[in-house]
Amino acid sequence: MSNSKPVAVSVCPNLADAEALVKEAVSQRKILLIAGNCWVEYIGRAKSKLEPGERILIIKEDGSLLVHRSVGYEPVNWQPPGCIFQTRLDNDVLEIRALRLKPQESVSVYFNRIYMVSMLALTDSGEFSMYASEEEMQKAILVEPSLLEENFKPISYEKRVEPGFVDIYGVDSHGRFVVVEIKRRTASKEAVLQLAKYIDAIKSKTSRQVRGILVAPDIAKDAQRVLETLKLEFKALSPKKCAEVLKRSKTVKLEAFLGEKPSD
Amino acid sequence: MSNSKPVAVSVCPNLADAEALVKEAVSQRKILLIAGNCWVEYIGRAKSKLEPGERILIIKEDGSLLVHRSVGYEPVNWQPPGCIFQTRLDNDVLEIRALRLKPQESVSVYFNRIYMVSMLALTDSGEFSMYASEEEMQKAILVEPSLLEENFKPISYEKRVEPGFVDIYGVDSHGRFVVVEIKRRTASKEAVLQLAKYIDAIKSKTSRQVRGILVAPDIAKDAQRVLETLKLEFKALSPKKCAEVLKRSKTVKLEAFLGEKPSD
DNA sequence: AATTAAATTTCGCCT
DNA sequence: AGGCGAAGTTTAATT
Repeated sequence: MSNSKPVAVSVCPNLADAEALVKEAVSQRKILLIAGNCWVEYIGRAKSKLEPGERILIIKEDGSLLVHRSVGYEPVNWQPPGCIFQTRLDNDVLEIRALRLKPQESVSVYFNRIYMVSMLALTDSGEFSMYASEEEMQKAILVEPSLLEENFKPISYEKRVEPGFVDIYGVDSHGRFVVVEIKRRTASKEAVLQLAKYIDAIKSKTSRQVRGILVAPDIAKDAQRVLETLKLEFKALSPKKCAEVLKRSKTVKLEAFLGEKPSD
Repeated sequence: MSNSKPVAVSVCPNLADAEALVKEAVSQRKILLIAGNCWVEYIGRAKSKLEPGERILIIKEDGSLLVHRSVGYEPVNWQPPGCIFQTRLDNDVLEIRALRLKPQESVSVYFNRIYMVSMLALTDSGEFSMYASEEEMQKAILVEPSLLEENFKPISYEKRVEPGFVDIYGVDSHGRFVVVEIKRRTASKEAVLQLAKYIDAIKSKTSRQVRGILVAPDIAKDAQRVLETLKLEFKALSPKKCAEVLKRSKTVKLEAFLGEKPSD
């Protein structure tokens, strides 16, 4: 158990030592892992009781709590971030209680045997990014232009215009130019204004009519107002729908997905 | 690290030892906890990437996987039960991959430093029960009879009749008897038949009209058909709504909620 | 098996 | 701060 490492482990501590570790972890905002025999009571928006068994308790530095059984993706009991923790050692039972004030609810975990306590000081600034997104939606519309509207014909994508790059550029069934701006999330006012800029830039270079279509799973109310004022259009389209279209068109093979076989 | 205890802990193992432990845990259906520096990629219904940082990886005996950051109630990456696991040690990086076939998706966790590996054989047969339930719903209707319908007047509860106990018994605004059967979950055919039995028993003892109302958050389609055939009624009411009513009526004090103050 | 509905949903964005 | 909608939602129940 070295000090330079961000982990301290106690195997089978007695309950008094375990309680001290819990208090230390909570006060020092460290992550706590406990494996042991416990029962759990929850009272709040609903009520629940979990009869004794061996489980894993996790308390995170933001004051969230998780009780995990040996099976199941979801915690059997939990408490979101921001809890207040109390501990009590009474009659050979260690109670760890997580209180939340809004809404008023509490989870109490009662341990009578503890197999392991770990205290972890983890450093994590890594960025998390989801991306099944604009790029995939763009590809989907290029593969299947009717996702936008019937008889839409793409001309180019990522086309350079004055303020930046237009996601998709094409013509509609009446020969009008169409500028498409894609968002993977609910479109905001900013998205509408971004599209408007592209439209303005292109209108200044042609006498033909130019339509602007904002593509997103949804559009915010205020964005809708701006959109109407600027005579732009909105087309609802979800990343999931796009993914389905791409999947159909690609017919990804299982072998390609599985890749080269690792050692196990 | 005793054999009689259901836990084996390795502090700062090298990656090769860690890989061996992962394989052992997966093949022996034990729970695995790993704390270390890792990055994560997810490809499936969507895609995501998590840049390097120190996190906790949990693999359960049912083949589910969780990656938890130091904050947040939810896992940053996960995989539901039933995954196939692969490991590969390559260039001082240990890859742990969880594959799911339906839908086709995978999570790969790449470790370059591992602070702790725990292998746990947890025994857990304790029952979990949620209950904000029939009893509370009954109390709520007694406290606030308009939850059932306007001008309903309860006469008694848990009244003994031939086949068992009627949840609530009362009269409506027209002086008709009302028999109430409460279920905290979607009402099934069986619940309807149960109510019908009570109605029959009571009708045999009175010449007055008797209504039967089934109270539940929802009713199954087939139950609905039986209900209509038997000229009984359904009133949608959720345990949560009842809990809110009870909360309002009780005006639970903060002190009572907090209870006696534990040591911390 | 597929569809639908609920969840101690949580989370994020909008009003 | 409250409300509405989405989620790699998951999970359970029903068709």
